[in-house]
Amino acid sequence: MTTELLTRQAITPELVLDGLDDVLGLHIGTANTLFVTRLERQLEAMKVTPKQVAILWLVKANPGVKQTDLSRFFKIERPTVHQFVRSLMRNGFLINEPSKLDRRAGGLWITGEGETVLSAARVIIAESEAALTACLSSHEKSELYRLIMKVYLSAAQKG
Amino acid sequence: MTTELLTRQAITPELVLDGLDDVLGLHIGTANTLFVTRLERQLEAMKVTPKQVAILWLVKANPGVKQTDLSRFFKIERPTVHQFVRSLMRNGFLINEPSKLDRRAGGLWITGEGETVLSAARVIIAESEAALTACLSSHEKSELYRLIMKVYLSAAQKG
DNA sequence: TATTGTTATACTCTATAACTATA
DNA sequence: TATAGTTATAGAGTATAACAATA
Repeated sequence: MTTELLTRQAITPELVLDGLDDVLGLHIGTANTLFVTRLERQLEAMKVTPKQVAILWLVKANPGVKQTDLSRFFKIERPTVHQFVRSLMRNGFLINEPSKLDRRAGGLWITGEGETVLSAARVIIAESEAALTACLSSHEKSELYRLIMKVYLSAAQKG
Repeated sequence: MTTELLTRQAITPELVLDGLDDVLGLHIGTANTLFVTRLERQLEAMKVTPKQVAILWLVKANPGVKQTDLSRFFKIERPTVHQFVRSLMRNGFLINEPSKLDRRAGGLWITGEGETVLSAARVIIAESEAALTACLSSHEKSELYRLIMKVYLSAAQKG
């Protein structure tokens, strides 16, 4: 149990925060932006974005997966998924083979080039994750993971 | 100490996740998107976005504040701050009075209309926060807060 | 009618580059 | 030279509306 005081007030002591720093959503948002922005820069050279890597990751693990399934997993709309898929296809990392069982649906497959990029990106992501949680003990790490997941799943359930 | 298993696998059991669900950044990101998207919809009627409310909040607590100070607090670039400020001024929620001491700088002040919107938005944000953490015990709440803050401050320090 | 994918469009948040005015 | 603000532009991620093709 740590009692040290951790606040954003220390960063800009000249500002009166008036309770804004009590808003958990603000900290989750700014922390997220910080990580994502850094990760984007690290992935830039291999022509993928963080979200594109996540899509690539699932396509590799689930050959022939449908866009609808990805939409459900990430809880984003189908046209949003399609935008990532289109970029990945344009760069030759993914191909879309129409299903023979249901000709409405397409099946997504990763290409050789896509696998190469995914492998490299996974290394960068692992490093990024390690750096992100380096300040936490292993118990704190698993607690943060558990609490974020709990909050997310509870919110996702509500619709 | 809870031992129940909380995973995203349960949401889409048909998908093989291959370790993607071990990536903490993914969960922070999707949780954030979920909250922000909801909050945006709730604030839509009063013509402000979540980030605009945060700016309004600090301007009210720090009358005459400079855009540079807001930039430092949020760790975003000056032109990004300016975009929010411009929207808020266009809607009559903020005014920009040039400083007499340093004529490069402007001082931001909230308007009466801005105060009305801020008050209403704070109620919505408080409700949103409560809903977000309703699934957590009070100890879990403060732990999540502490851990996010710790990770954020550690990452922010590194530059 | 319902589902899958697609296209077009728009909005939020963020960044970089280049500029003006002032210190 | 350095700082405050501004303008223009771009890119990532998200959404809604409307459509075609298929079931």
